[in-house]
Amino acid sequence: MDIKKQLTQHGYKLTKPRQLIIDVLQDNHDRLLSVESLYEALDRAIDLSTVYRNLEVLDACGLIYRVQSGDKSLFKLICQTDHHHHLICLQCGSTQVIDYCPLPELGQIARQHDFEVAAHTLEVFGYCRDCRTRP
Amino acid sequence: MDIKKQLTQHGYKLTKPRQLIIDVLQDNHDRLLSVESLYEALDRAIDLSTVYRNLEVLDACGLIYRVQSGDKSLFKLICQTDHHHHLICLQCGSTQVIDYCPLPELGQIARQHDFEVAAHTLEVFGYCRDCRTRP
DNA sequence: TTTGGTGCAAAGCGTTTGCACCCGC
DNA sequence: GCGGGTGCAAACGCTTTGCACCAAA
Repeated sequence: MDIKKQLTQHGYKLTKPRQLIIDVLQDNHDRLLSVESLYEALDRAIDLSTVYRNLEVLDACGLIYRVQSGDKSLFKLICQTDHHHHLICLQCGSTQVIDYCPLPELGQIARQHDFEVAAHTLEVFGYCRDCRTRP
Repeated sequence: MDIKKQLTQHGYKLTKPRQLIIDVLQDNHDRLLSVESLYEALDRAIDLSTVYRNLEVLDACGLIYRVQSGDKSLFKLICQTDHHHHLICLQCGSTQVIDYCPLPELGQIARQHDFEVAAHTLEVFGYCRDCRTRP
């Protein structure tokens, strides 16, 4: 994986705690995690402040994707660098990338409103098949 | 306005502080406010905890629309009860309702992924004409 | 008169920071 | 060895809560 390359290019080192955090994130690359769940997955062996600082670092390297769900912030590693949206399961937190993006329509609407689009968010929440069929 | 009716139907009273909060929200019905800016608009004459509690009450009555922008939570009174999305100015916080909703496309995509859509968010951030033309 | 509402102060909670020590590179 | 990284503890900011008093209905 070129995560290490990304880090060193930004002047960051690859320490043991950092590697562990990345491991957990890679194991859950298709799932959104909260800080809490990441911390637990690390068996609380790494200080919470270190977890937060590393999320900042990964974010600074453009490796993290963040979503706000209700009042908590969720994140995952970015697999593809291009812009995309997700189907997010409210039960298990699993995510599926979708190739749909409303930007063309939004551009047209924004033009009608004389509005310059800088960014947009689109998140779809619901229930994946596994969670729906599970008893 | 039937806000009072909505409140009483839910078993809430219309007190002076509550009325003042609603006044400010109505004056800014086309603009997203933060808790802080609402508090300031009230000249800090009402306790912050009261502001928070009233936002809860208004939310419980379905009168409030909330958005997460970065790390802060913004809100405004709901004018129309039907589902809709906004163009949100990053400079002045003004909002414009758009009549576009990606739900049809999302439904189709979700079906392909065997995913049951429960909710979705779409927010468009950018700059309104006034903020772009202002020096 | 009853019951929800308020201000005040304190607590809660997730997140950030200061600091001394540690360890990749 | 240098400069970033870590754990620990304390601070922080936003939000919530307990409580005695107040006021809408």
